[in-house]
Amino acid sequence: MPTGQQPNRTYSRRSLHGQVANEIAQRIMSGEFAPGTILPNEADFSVKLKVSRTALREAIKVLAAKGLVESRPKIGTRIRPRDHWNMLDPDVLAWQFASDNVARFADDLFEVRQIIEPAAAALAAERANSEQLAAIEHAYADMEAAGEDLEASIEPDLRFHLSILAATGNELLVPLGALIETALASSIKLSGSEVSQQFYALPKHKAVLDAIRAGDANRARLAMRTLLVESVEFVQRAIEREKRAASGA
Amino acid sequence: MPTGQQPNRTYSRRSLHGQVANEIAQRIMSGEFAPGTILPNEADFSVKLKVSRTALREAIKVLAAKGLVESRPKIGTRIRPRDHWNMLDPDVLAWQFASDNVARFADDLFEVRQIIEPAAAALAAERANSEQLAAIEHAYADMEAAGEDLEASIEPDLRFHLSILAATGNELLVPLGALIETALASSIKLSGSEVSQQFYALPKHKAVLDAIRAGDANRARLAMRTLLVESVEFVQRAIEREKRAASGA
DNA sequence: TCTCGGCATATCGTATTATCATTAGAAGGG
DNA sequence: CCCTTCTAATGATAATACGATATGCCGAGA
Repeated sequence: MPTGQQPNRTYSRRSLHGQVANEIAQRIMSGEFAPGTILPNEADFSVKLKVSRTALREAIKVLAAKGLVESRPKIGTRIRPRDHWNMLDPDVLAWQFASDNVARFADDLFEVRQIIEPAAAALAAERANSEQLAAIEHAYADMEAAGEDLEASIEPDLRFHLSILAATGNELLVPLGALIETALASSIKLSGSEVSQQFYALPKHKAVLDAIRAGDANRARLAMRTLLVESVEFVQRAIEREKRAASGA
Repeated sequence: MPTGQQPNRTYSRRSLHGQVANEIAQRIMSGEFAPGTILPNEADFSVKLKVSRTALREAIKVLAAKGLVESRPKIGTRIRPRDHWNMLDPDVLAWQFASDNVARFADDLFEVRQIIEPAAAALAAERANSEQLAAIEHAYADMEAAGEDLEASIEPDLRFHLSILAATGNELLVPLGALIETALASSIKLSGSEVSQQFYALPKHKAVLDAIRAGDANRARLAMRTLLVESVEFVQRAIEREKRAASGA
């Protein structure tokens, strides 16, 4: 099990209650605490975790805020069913990725990406102001500059997609995209450093950029769609390779 | 201003820390605590709010989990910039709606809806199993049964859209539906009980249902698109009416 | 005998208070 | 100018009291 460096949490992972929340969340994701079950009462659980009761409580408040658990007097703290979890919360998503069935989740993720990003590219083509356009162009330039260095390509590539989301001016698309991209980053990191270059197909990115620059919404939509088809296929291959390696070993 | 009963929180609104979290969140949304500012230290603030320091701390943990604030020793608790907020969190969304610029936010929301739901309808047409299809049909039947009673129509209408999301089998699309739900509920509440019937245009819903039942992805996509266009226009009119009434008074 | 309804109680989370540890900005001295 | 020390804030623990409510006991009625 990868002793995760998880991506940017919203709460400090330094703090004790953050660590505890993390610990419990991972146990929930792993299935040790399944939905419907009730975790040990605060007194017992806190001594088991070797933290104060207060720290445990604060951790539970964090989990409750993300929809993972629900506390009621006399009942205890119950794990809520999966469909009540805030799957769109970056932390919940990260926990999900840290454990178990990455592949299944990755499919869902790419599907959402296929829905969101082409539409976002179209909106960006219609609305991007000069500043936002410059951000996209800058990201693309950095991708070009990174060249063969794949490790260095990841960051500007991500930034390319995020700045397109940002250029839509839609405050809900931005975090949605951010979610997708960070998840993507996790899965790339997960699938190892051996990354095929075609993933960073520059020409396809350029096509998107050009369409947005030209203000051609439809062309931007189509260009983004083809770009994604390619990258989806790539990551799926990577994940499958990963899976095979894991089962083969 | 409506002294909100907000929709289903993920944390208990009965608990004291929940109330405090709510209170602080609303003050943040209202601009009383702007991003970047630091709220009073725990000792002072807790006496000001007439709760214990512990209760305040737990409330802050909830807000921190949603990305609204960030606490650091010696610094205090700072309101994070808007783009760090978990806008996709149902509570954050509800708070947003409860205050200030509803109109602007509503636009963003419906835009996302326009992107997501037609695609979801298409996926549902391809994948819905009999059970999921039955859920959609049942929701539609309830809409028909509600007839003229607008209040009674709201719930099945929502359920109609949510069950379509669910039928995609995509675990990320489902929570997006929850977002839409809270948004819709808020905006309906906002626009008052005087609701035009055309909003619940049954034939348009039926068209979506039929397409999904027939497994025709493209027709489902288009039917959902036209359905949304209408409802978006309706709510926008309602909001504008609201705005005009507010400024006129 | 079995079922139902009320009532006591043990068991949870909830909330307060007090106290100490830790951190990091700020001030002051070398 | 750098380094140390001070200090004000959150972080964390512990002890205690409270309130609510599932649970189960017990008795009345069928």
